[in-house]
Amino acid sequence: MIPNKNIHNQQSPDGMNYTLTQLTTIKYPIDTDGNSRFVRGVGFNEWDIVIKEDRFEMKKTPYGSRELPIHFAFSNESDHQIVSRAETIRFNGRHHKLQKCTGMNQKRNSEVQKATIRAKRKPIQSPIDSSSTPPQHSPPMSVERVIEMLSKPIPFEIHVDPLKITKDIRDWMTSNSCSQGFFASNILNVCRSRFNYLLNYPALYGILKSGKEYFVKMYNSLGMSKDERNQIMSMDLYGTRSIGKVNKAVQVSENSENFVDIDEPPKKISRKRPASVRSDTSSESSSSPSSPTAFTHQMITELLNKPVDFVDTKRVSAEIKEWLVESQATQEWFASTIVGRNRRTMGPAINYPRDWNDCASKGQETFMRMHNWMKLSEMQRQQIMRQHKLKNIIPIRNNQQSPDGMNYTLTQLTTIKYPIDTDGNSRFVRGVGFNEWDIVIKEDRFEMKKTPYGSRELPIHFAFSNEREHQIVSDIETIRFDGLHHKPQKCTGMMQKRSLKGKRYSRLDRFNYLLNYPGLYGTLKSGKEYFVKMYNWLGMLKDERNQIMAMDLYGIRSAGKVNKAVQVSKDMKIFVDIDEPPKKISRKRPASLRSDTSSESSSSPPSPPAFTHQMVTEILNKPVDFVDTKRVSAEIKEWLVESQATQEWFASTIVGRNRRTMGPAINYPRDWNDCASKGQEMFMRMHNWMKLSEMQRQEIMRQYKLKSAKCPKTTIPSMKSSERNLRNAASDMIIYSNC
DNA sequence: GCCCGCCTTACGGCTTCTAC
DNA sequence: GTAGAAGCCGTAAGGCGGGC
Repeated sequence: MIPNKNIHNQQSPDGMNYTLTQLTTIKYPIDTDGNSRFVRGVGFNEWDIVIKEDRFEMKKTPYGSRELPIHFAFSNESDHQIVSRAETIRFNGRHHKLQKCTGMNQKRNSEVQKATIRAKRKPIQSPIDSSSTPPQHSPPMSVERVIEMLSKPIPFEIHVDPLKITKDIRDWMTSNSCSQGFFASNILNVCRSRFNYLLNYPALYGILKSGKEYFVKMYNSLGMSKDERNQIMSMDLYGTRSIGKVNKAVQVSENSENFVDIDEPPKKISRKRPASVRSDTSSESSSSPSSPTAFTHQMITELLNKPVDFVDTKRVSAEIKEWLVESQATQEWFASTIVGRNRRTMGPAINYPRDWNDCASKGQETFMRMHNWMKLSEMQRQQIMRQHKLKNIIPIRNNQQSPDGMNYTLTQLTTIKYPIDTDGNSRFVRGVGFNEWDIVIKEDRFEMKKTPYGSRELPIHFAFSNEREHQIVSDIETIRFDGLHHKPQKCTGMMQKRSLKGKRYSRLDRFNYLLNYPGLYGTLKSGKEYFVKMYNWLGMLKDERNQIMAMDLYGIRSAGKVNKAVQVSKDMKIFVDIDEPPKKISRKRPASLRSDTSSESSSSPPSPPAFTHQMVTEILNKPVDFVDTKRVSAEIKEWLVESQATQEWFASTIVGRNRRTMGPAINYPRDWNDCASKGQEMFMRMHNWMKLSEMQRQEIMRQYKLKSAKCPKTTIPSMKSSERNLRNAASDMIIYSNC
């Protein structure tokens, strides 16, 4: 146990100037000579010299960390005291008094909170035997002490830069593999979403009403030493972690170099997706062609504010909503940029439109602008959106010939320059769209003679009468790459290992993800490049593929492997990877039915549907007054395992929610009364589902194309015929697809 | 009535882990 | 090797409630 008696409250009453004695509240083993304070002669203007890549090794921080050398700035005690009172720091160009604390001597600014915590909790026992603790480590701290440190008010002289704080917190979380969720719940005592909101909107700091305390905690945490942070990370400050977790979590490594949460190891955050648009102020893609028609700000203003006598508010609202979906413009952008209103104002306006004559002048103004916006042509709207830097502009409706954005032009297809293309033939015929994907000969894909990818396996003039025609047409031709119209081209593990970038898991699993969800193509942010590579791959000659297969494109194969791999047969007819020969795909488990929409086994006797769609809907939506959410969650989880129905199928088809929504709901069920209406709706459907007999569930599953032959507990003899097809899910009949 | 801060919910893209 | 589950963070949008 940490002896409370060792915790001294020696703060200065004003909480602003942290005296030397105040700094001794934490007794460092090494500070036995009265120097357990640190010097704060470092201002925020020294921020730039911080070694950001290893900020916890830094010796100078703007947060007054004790990582500073003990006598960095002062030759003696009096010097420090004198200077520390008078010194100011520059912080972002402004002059401030320097931050003189490390978070150790904060005022007890929340006696209520502390009293509550004090009543609930006792100082946590350090797992680290003090006798074995290396002398450079901080002594154990109590929960009270830590909360006190974190909650210490920021001196008013300090100009708080919330952007800098959030940036440094993000950096720290990344470099220390600490997840947002962990930091939010364990350090700030706030839910992740709120923390995420604060991180995303640091600029709101000045107007926050209840969020400042979290910035204070972030600020103070940044001023702590590495040892202190490590200790804090291992503690259960707010009683939100189970005892077992705490006991395990505090098994920090002896050297305390890195925090380790054994139960919930914060994972390294690696992002392929670009940061939020909010923080990405770069201009639009340079590849986007500039339109000849440019709108000046004045022109746009005049267009949008053109007076109207009457607007059919319901119609224009419906049009706007539809347009927002199709254009993928956000309500946020549209409301603020076009309508000139807050999103929270425009949202209800278009969702619950009033009649024009019932609108006040401001309401009419809102609808007038929306009306005028919809009067513009789509091209004009796109142009204005481009000028206003709206990203992700998706051409709407039949704009597949559009040269920008989502459509893959001929030139884009040649972005991968293979070394074998030395004869200028690095392009291939592209007069064939992906909607012809289905004609690929899947069983012998590497021997196929006809492909829709413009492969040179095709007669060279497959699509064009001559080369010149090809070149001319290819310059303007675009391809349709509609993920909804193609099926994934399966291939052996060779391609996924060598053609895609990333770590091992990433390569395999990401590729697997793409193969499983080709329909997501249209919404992919970073996955399109892989489809492009797959497309290009399929368009290559067999020889080219063989050569490429023998190469180490991304430097991920050992030299030995490369050398072996290039031992291809002389005629290059068949690529042979000595280490990893392509194997015939043989499945023990049936393939997913996502790409297999064939009807269920013919051995199953055709039977008239016992449940109509309406019946199923009514059964599942039968109102209930109360659901024991924990019990039904447990039942559902058990049933999912036994029936081998996938969460994906069950969530989308029966529950009417995304799997990622249903998953946490059944894993961490809230009490019925704590659920919002939508949450209750989810549990209501699960409850109603479990009220059905197993026979009824199986029948519904059959009708909704989920083939499960593993009948939980009570096996139904007539269903054994479909055992081969268990887990095969089809999504062609989704009960809630339009919900 | 309008506006907007705060918060929650839902879901998407992606990665990682695990069972088979 | 494959498919599915789980978890991560980011983002959009709705609900609520208070201020003007």
